Amino acid sequence: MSITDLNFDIDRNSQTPMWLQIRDELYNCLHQEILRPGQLIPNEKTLVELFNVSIGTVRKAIGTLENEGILIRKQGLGTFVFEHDANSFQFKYFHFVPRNSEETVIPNVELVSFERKKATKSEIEILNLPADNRNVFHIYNKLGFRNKFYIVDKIVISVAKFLSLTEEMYVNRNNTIYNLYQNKFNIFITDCSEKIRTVPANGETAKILGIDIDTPLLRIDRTGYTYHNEIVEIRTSYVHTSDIDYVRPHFSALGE
Amino acid sequence: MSITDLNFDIDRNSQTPMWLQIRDELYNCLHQEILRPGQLIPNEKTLVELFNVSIGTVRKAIGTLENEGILIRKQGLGTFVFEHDANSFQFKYFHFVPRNSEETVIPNVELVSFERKKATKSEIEILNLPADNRNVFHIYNKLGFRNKFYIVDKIVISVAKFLSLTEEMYVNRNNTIYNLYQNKFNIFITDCSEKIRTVPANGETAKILGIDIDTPLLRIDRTGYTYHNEIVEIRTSYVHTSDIDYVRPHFSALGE
DNA sequence: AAGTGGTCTAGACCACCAT
DNA sequence: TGGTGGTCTAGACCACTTA
Repeated sequence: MSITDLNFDIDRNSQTPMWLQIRDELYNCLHQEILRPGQLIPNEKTLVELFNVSIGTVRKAIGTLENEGILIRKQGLGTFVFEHDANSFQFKYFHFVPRNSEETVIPNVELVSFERKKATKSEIEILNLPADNRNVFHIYNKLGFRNKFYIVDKIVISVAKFLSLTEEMYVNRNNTIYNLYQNKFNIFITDCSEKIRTVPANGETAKILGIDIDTPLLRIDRTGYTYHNEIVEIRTSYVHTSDIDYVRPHFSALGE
Repeated sequence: MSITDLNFDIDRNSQTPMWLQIRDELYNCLHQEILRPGQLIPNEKTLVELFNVSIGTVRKAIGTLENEGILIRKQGLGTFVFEHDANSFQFKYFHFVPRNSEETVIPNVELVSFERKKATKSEIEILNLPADNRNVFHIYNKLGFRNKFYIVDKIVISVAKFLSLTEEMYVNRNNTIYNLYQNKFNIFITDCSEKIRTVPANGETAKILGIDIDTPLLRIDRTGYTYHNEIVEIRTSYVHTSDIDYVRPHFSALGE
């Protein structure tokens, strides 16, 4: 199924502007996997014919999706669907830097445990688990750099959505976790939100990080979303901030 | 001095696009106070004449500044310079919500102490203090809601930039701190960045927040910037996260 | 050289807001 | 009703990338 085989019907008299209708049509193509991560989308001239509008309208639609981080335009090459990889992880989803440094660091990630469990009430609710499968994977990782670990990461995802996932598959991925979601399960993380507080380290976390029990840690609760704001991942990070900081950078973002 | 009295010379053969040149000219008008917070800027047709370009080019320049949060377009009314007030504080600069709540809360702010001090080496460097005045204000506030305080906020700003600031003036402001900067000192905070880690509460902070010494707190180091990424404020917040969370929301921001 | 997105034009018409 | 920004057109030409 190619996007160029579809018939789109943009309503010229709608309350919603045509550029937004086109943005939504493209967004749905992404959601329905007619357009896939990394793929080159049709060029602007083709889209003009496909939607039967002028080029400025197409460009506004694409520009919006680019601002959302879903499409990437490359002059001279074409427009591509965003793709999760080591690079995007580091710059969009890894929010730590060594103390007194501005440079991001590529962390080591090491699996601690991989389990399949009955979901809690809260997990059922947040992940909106179906009645016929209320199991979840609990995946614990430790992250760090320079032979030291600072972060314990607990990932909770629904078994229903990641049915064929195995520990072996998880360990043998040769890319980021979000890349695995994207390529093996067609689940594309579009965005996330985070909440932060302090908690004392429990026994297990303390052992993994080589610190005392009750050492104060950052607890970061991250919610991972896919298309249409559907929640697909609950991630809880416990962070020992002896040598690293959580960062929220400022961008003086220019551009369209 | 009105912007319409100026002569702008947009280079049609420059490497930098005309829309970016116009954006930079407008940005400099803001920096030089030719355009002030809250002010209505000339309408698009006037700007077209002023810069001698077509309306699409003007709109792209304004759209960029709108994305940066510096201008606000209101259909039917005009385009205005962004202005710091209670509303913008709550939605752009106050990053806390009560636990298990999504709604933002308007915090109480209460002055703890107001002092004028010799700057430390680090403060001199970060704030880029001039050789002839290396003093800073240290302003401590406590913030909270529902008759309880959760945050101790230390603000460090240069005396050179806020020369006439007094405790009385600070206390009697009837708006946010950034509004005071903007209206009394013509210093406009354009953006900020933050770093977070955990620290144990020291004696003073514990007393102010009514907690035990060494209670784990979030320490948030915020850097406040004005035009051209000049640092004008160092803010350190100590947060007791018993009932509140630091939030980093996700926006599925559409728009231009 | 061919193909892509980026910039820019010179309008037209619409939706919204105040008076 | 008059003025504002929002949408949309149908092009032209430029800058960048790959071959």
